[in-house]
Amino acid sequence: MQGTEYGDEELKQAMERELRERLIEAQKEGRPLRVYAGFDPTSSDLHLGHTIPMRKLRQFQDLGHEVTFLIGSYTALVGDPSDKNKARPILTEAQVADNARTYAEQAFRLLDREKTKVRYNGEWLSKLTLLDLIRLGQNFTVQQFLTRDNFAQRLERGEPIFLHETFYALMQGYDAVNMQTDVQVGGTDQLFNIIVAGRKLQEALGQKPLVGIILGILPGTDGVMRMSKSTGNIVPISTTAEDMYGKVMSVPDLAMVKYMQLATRWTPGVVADYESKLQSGAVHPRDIKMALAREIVGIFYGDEAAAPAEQNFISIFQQHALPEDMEQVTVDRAMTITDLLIFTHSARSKNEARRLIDQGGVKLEGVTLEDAMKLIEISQPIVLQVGKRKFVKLMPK
RNA sequence: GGACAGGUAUCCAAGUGGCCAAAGGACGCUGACUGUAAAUCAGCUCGGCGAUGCCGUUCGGGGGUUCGAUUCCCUCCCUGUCCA
Repeated sequence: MQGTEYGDEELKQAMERELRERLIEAQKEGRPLRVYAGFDPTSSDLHLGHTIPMRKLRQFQDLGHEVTFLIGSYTALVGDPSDKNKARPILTEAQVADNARTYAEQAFRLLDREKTKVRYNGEWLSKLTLLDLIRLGQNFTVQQFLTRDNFAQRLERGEPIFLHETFYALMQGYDAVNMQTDVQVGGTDQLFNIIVAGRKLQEALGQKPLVGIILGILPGTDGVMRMSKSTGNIVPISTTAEDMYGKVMSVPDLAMVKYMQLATRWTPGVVADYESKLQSGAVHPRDIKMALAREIVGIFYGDEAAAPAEQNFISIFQQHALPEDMEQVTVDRAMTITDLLIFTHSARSKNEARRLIDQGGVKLEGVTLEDAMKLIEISQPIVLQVGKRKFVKLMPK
């Protein structure tokens, strides 16, 4: 149960016990456990944070259990109030459908395509009638919702809590019922939805309540805030091995242990070993982080791709060499440096280009440029560098 | 339905007739130091201009008062809180 966080020792023990019982029971009945985790397609890209529960699913999968990757096509329409202290903007059906399309595909970087069931909760949620919804609601009191941390805080601050936000938990609970779930995996933000809504609803409808596996939340590349696209601190799944390696290297030291616990294949023993080396200063934190970056890249791109990604990183950022392959832009006429920055999409406006030049952030073939008005003509391939990490190779016509 | 509060740049937030392209944060960007870490320091952060200044656009929408409006008036739209 590495990486789990229940925030309550009793709950943790109860869940461990129930999981053990459930395993024995399933074995007697000669069936695998039905395990699922839900993902709301609120953006088009999955990121490393999403993969934490996915990796847990994979473990169950490898142990022979039945895993469902549930796409929250319907819950996404409501917006989970869990992970924000504010109500979420509501997505249109078209946006959700669009995002959902790419989700499963990205998920197969981690899950076994052959063994994974992909389902959409719109399958059953769209069929619920108003009466059905009322009946579901009869199993809960308003007080239960109000004690939920996220609602309680907003209530305290006098911030709005929209009625539809309370539906979210009901919907998710109904997912669990509909799939006759044995085990549900999710982040700590899902504690209420899983433990309160899911279990209670299953019990009310005559099912055995599910076992919740509640995982810690992965911080983003800023090291503090939850990884989320809107915060702009994600490590995307659909990227290159080099980029992923670099993104992991930019994670602050403080967040490394979390990453090791949640995002690697390492055993608790290995993690503990790194942690103690980190604390005692026996190993340079940078080297541990490099091992971490190798590991994470290895998960997504294969271990054989991790080494070149690391080499690339070392040569560019530690030895300040130029990247192997950079974007090439053909420049067919002489232009000023400001225009060149616009032309290569290195600056959004001329004012921005001028600022970059004034600040000494623009280099041509390694030489810092000072005169924004200087006319540049390209007669042979030449490297334009803007800031620390933007490189463009300018080609003559 | 009633009372009240509010809508300012990516976000939070000051500004209540000219000194406001709009204080201060946050985020971001550039440079220094480094391990593309953190912390720290310096600078930048609407657009255009051969320019230490000029021009354009901007403070929910529209209209008005004024030499001049983010600031005053009218109107519309939107949001929240409380009471019922």
